[in-house]
Amino acid sequence: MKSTIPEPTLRRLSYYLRYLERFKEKGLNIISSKELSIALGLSDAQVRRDLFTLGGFGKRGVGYDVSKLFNFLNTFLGLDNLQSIILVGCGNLGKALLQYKGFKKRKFIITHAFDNDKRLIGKKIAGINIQDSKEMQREIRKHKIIYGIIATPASSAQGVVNSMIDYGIKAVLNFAPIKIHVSQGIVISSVDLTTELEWLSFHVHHGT
Amino acid sequence: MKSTIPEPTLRRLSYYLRYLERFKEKGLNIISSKELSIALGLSDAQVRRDLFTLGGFGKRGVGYDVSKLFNFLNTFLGLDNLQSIILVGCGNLGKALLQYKGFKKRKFIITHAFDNDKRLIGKKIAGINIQDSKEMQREIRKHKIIYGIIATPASSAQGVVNSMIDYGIKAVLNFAPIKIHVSQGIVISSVDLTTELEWLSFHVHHGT
DNA sequence: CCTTGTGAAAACTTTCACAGCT
DNA sequence: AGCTGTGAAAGTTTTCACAAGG
Repeated sequence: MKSTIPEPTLRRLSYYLRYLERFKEKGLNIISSKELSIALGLSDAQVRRDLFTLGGFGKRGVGYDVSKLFNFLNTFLGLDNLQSIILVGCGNLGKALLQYKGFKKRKFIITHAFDNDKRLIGKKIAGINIQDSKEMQREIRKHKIIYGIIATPASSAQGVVNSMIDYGIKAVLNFAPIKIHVSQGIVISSVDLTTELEWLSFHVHHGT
Repeated sequence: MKSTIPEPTLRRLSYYLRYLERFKEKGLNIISSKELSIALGLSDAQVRRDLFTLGGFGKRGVGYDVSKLFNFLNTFLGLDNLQSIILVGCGNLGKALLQYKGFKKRKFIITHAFDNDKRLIGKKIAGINIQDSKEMQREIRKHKIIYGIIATPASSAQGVVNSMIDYGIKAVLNFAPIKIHVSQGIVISSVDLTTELEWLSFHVHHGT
């Protein structure tokens, strides 16, 4: 594992993993680059290149071993153990994320939720108690949590992220519609719903 | 408007728009590629290239006219008029999307919501009545809606998208964790939360 | 002197095409 | 015969670097 993996390849890895899991459930042991490419909507050449870059797991004339590849990707992505997440901002989106079942299925679990709205503190959503943001530092340190989700308004997002990072968070998933600046060594990924709609709008108005 | 805009540039346009709006609110009339680049976390060369590709809106020695550029991008992205959206799947995520205020602020509005769960049909979320999915065809045609959001489980997503498109939807925002296949002329964008977490996981485990 | 416009270089990603195993 | 591995070509995006204009 040394030659650097291209970012686009990395982004596809989760999808490979998901489809490999499905193929496994269906009882398939071997899969070809062609079959994978059809499922994922890629070219077969790209699938081969991606898997080749990861180390080359196939057998010529045969294909890829589904379980072997699945296990490799799972470990490679760091998904062998359950990973805890804190969530800050328990408005509509935050609440939905707390209730979202998809995370647990993939070995991520939101264990703590914070807000600074007195009306929300103390409420329980999906079994998780909403705590005062002031408790954040204690909880992050105590449980050595490194993942944080930001579902606050844009105006407070950067400040909350700065605090999180001070307390030990290493990776942030941001839902606030703003560019968050973080220092070296911290990873951040942003999901911006209106940006997606605007991109669709462009294509609709300019004919794909 | 003919030379094809690179996809990555297109993706950045929403962010330019958002920051231009903020600069406008602050009363700034002129902005340099440098200032924009800092706000968006890009290089100044990239900002200049992006804006140059769009047509070149700057004045040498001066910068870019904030209002002019904002208006251009707004129109270019097709955001001059309010655009209606239907939402299918009113589970946790769907409900949160119905309540999400961010859409309206950016000229998108969810006007109809559908589900096929009897327990949800007839309920009202954020002023929108959840209708039986059977009504989808009628509503899409009647109101000539072209945007659809999918917040159903993965297993039914492709089927729902197929129906939507049959009825007239041209652009789909997909939240189901599955690759949706659509025909030429239909635009689709997917938001996949666990994929984002897995990408973070990789970086955490491999040191940025 | 400041900042954009822009051709050209550099960097990166995808695709081609076929050699090489099974 | 079938399918991966892989160097090389093609295609795409970013960055450089400086000319041009206010």
